[in-house]
Amino acid sequence: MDFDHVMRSQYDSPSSVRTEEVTSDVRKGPWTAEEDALLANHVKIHGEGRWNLVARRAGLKRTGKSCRLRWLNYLRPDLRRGNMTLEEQLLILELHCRWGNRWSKIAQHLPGRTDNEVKNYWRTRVQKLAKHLKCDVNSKQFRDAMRCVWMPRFLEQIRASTGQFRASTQGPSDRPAEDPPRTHGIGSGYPVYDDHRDSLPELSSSVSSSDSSDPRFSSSPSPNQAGGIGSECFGLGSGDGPNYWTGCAQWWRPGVDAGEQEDINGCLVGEDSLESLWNEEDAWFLQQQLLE
DNA sequence: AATTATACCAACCGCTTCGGA
DNA sequence: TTCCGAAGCGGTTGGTATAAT
Repeated sequence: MDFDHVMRSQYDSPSSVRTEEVTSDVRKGPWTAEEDALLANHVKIHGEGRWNLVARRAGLKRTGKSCRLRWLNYLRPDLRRGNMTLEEQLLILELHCRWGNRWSKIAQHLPGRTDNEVKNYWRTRVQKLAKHLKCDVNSKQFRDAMRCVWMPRFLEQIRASTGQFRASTQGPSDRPAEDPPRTHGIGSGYPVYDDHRDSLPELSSSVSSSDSSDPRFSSSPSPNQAGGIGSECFGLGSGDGPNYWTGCAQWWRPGVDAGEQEDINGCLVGEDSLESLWNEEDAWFLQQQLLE
């Protein structure tokens, strides 16, 4: 298929992007199926890399950057599609806690997911949640909420749904005495998320079952993982000033409107998730803990 | 049914880092 | 060691689909 054919087919499209591109030598905007085919074919034969060359040789009027991005984010055969699993969501929260907005680094631990996907997930779901709570997504308060409430709930749900989740985290009972739990310990039956460990969570459900040999899932810590980022994680230690816990208690007010609460839960796991990650009893418990 | 708001995500932009000459 | 092009990365934008009014 030649490039003229590609161009013709797009001129037939009503998209507003098209008209602008006619005047430029470099095409921008959405990729057509023909372009995808050209790029995929070329990479299949010649491999990745030298993207400017790829663009030229494949007969694409795209920049090398654009080709690279299209391949990595859409055409790569090993990409996973569909909604993030609970395991993936939990891992994103955990890794973001460690590394912040290092999307590419985080995505490396989610086989088949791209940095763009992870970034979009964070922006749409997690930031939406922060917005609901009327706080900054990077604030300590929000991080604590993540650590205290949603991350344990994710673990619980994963356990419940798979029955085989081998959390690398240890329950309160088998934790060494010199390393007391730093979480709230809701209801004593909840898993405690251990932000001290250096290795990544071991996943045994859909994510890892088919990818267990993937080196990106190695449980050995990378230099960075063992480094200082963890110290910035959701510690519940000292508090951040006079209004800090008061602010937390305000979010976790048991009397929060039911619809709003549902909405908040939906932010993280979607409406079709297993069950609510939130209940009023826990909110009350948290409030008491936090006000101490 | 039409309009508006919101959510999602693909793609772009600009900066930084890397690697080879 | 320096320069320069390629590649990588994170932030942002804009289009489309869906929900709400």
